Amino acid sequence: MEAAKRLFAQHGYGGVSLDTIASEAGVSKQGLLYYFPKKVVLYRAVLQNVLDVWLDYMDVLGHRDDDPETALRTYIAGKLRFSREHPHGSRVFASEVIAGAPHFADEIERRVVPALHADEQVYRRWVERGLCRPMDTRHLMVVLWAATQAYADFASQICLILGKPELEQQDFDDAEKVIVEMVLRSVLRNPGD
Amino acid sequence: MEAAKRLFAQHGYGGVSLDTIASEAGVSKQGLLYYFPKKVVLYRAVLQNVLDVWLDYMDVLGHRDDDPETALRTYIAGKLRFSREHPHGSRVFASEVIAGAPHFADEIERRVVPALHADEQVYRRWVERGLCRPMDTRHLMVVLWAATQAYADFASQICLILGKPELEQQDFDDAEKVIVEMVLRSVLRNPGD
DNA sequence: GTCTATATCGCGATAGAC
DNA sequence: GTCTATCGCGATATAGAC
Repeated sequence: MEAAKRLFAQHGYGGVSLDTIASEAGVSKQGLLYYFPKKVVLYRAVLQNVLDVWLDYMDVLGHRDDDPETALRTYIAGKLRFSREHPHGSRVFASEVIAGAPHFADEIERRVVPALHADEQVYRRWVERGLCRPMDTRHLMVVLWAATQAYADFASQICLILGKPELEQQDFDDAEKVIVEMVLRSVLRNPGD
Repeated sequence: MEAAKRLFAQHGYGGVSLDTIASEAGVSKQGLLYYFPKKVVLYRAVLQNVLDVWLDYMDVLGHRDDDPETALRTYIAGKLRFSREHPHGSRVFASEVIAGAPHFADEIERRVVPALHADEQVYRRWVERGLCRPMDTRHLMVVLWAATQAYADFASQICLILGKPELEQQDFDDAEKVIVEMVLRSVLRNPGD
């Protein structure tokens, strides 16, 4: 599964063979096909696994009664930590979405959309309580999610921009600082620092 | 070229055959191979074309003496317009970057990185003149670019979130409003509205 | 430049022994 | 469950007539 995740991320669904995945995982192609009878079954299993982990990192905003600043800081940190710790998973998922979600739209509808709607609800309650400015929460979530995910999906380009071979913890810390600052300044009624 | 762009975006480099591209373009596979002797040559030609158009939309920030607010508004609007008008191009490019830029790192280094560095310079001058807060410009540009590009690359997921079959102009206008607000509130010393 | 024909290979998937 | 063997197909790429 981990081998498949990495290879799908690197070469895309159609760009990698079962032979390559199997040998990378230390099994035979037939052994692989015994557990995953079709290539697409393996692919969906990888995506399910990614989604499981992703949602674990995400549901921070919805399940706390923190004040907006703390909740948003935690949320952004969690999303960036996912990008840092599961870059391949993020990339497989991103590739699938870029392709138009041909093999996973049903699960996105079933699991991702409700999670984001729950986050929107939390934000709306903050607005009602006068803690946050009224904003288009759907697009706010899109921006938040795009900004944090970029550090996994587009790492190769960010590396070229930063002039280094790979992203380090410091880069994620810097990114977190910028994103947190942008979000807090735009949503809080009385930005702190 | 347009057919190849759309198909590479939809299925990835390894997920589409020359036969499919050729028939979609109304030529024979051999006719295609006459002009692009290798598949990877066609692919790179597509990426070059995307990059040409992309840079046209991007160099707005660097080539004007506008005040920061006007320049940033124009820049964000331009990036979103690219996402709106060239979604397939954006997706091909994103796929290549997600894969680690195996076929295009040299051109990104040569053309994209300098463009972004120029934008950084513009921002630094604004800071020196006291017009903007000091920020990590590299990450600011990453966030800006990720947020705007998401409306092309991840359109399928955003559609699921918004509950509609495809993005309309109104959605891009809403996104622009949110992104502009976020950016201006965080970089300007005296945000207007 | 465009066509027919074809070489050569690797792909996903299956069959059946053990 | 794992192995060897193999099917059938479609892929990139080339050769050569016209």
